[in-house]
Amino acid sequence: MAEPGTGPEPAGEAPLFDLIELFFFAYRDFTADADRQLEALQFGRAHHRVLHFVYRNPGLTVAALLDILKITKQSLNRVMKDLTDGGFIEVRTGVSDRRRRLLQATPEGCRLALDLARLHSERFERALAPLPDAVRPQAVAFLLGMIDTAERPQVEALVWGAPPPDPDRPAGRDAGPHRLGAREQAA
Amino acid sequence: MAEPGTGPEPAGEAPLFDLIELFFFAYRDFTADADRQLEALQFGRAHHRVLHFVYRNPGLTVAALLDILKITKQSLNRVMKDLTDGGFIEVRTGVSDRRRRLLQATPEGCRLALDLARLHSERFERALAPLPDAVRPQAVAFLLGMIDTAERPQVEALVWGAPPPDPDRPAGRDAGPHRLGAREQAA
DNA sequence: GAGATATGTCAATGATGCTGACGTATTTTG
DNA sequence: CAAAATACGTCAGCATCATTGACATATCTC
Repeated sequence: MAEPGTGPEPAGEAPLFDLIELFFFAYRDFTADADRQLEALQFGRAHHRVLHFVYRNPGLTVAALLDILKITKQSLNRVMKDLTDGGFIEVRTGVSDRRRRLLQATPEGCRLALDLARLHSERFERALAPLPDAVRPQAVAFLLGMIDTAERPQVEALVWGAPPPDPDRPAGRDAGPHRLGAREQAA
Repeated sequence: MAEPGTGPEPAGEAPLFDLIELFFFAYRDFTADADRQLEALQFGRAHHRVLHFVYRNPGLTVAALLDILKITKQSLNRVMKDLTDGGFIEVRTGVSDRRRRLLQATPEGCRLALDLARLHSERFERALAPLPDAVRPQAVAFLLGMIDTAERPQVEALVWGAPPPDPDRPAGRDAGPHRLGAREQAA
């Protein structure tokens, strides 16, 4: 249809093999940066994900975190124990609802999360440096478009809902405005 | 430097949280498409990766495949057995070097690989549809830039080295030009 | 013939996910 | 107030996908 005279197309258009494969390799190298750093602490990728989202959403509840990561509480608790034992994440009891556990990165946890985020950032910066400035917002739009439509509102709230906390401020008080509607003050 | 008067920056620039998190969520949803399809066949993501790269590089040797996937032969053989037993991948003995095993997708394997690739393609097409046409090559450049510099030549050869095979042609003969220097005729 | 190479296999282990079943504390509801 | 729902934690078992280490076999190269 688009290319007359090329003969019958057996089963639709040719797949975008370049994007498929580049996405696979890009993600693998992207994660490898942090993996090397985490190895020294005996942490895995799961620990990193938990720490990252807790760092980015201080006061997050367990249920909200499970919803972000889409894993079970059994899977979460295994790595959460390592993170709390290691002093990277602090758990407090909610005030308005004492059943809730409010999660927060300790100053040490903030430092680690920030270090790892910078590693990832540097890779993005290296990738974007040789390209026109306009590519950065286009990359954001492209990646957002890759996310399930149903998930997009939640992801947008998560990504642009609030500025990151300051690792030097002792991990208490309100470390930022509400995001996800999952935060409250701790005791 | 770039923003005078904003006060001291404690430890470098703020990370690109948006790209970091969008990349995470985008990859997760990207892989979820194929995962659902593979579940019916009792295959996992590892089976998919193996089938995909064998489909894309007919005549690939085991060593070359291990180098692409960066896994051990023990990990590979577990899923390879499932794929050969299921009639998705065919293994032949090399001619010029009979130690080598030349891997090739069967017609059934080609169909499955192509179906899964199209699933992934559709997600890319949905993501790119609302964006300017210029974004597609920029997305390619961006993703390529995310890959380790040392790996880039190999990835480029893998991605743009040869056209994909035709699933209707019986899986024999030379199904395309050499790529990676890893292919040869089978007995 | 010796040694390197390509591959396959056995055994054990680790990381990360899952389901199902309970238990406990706390809040909400009737 | 009692019952039900909610938030969380835990125990037990299982699946997938990766690892390391050791060893066997076939084949090629020198």
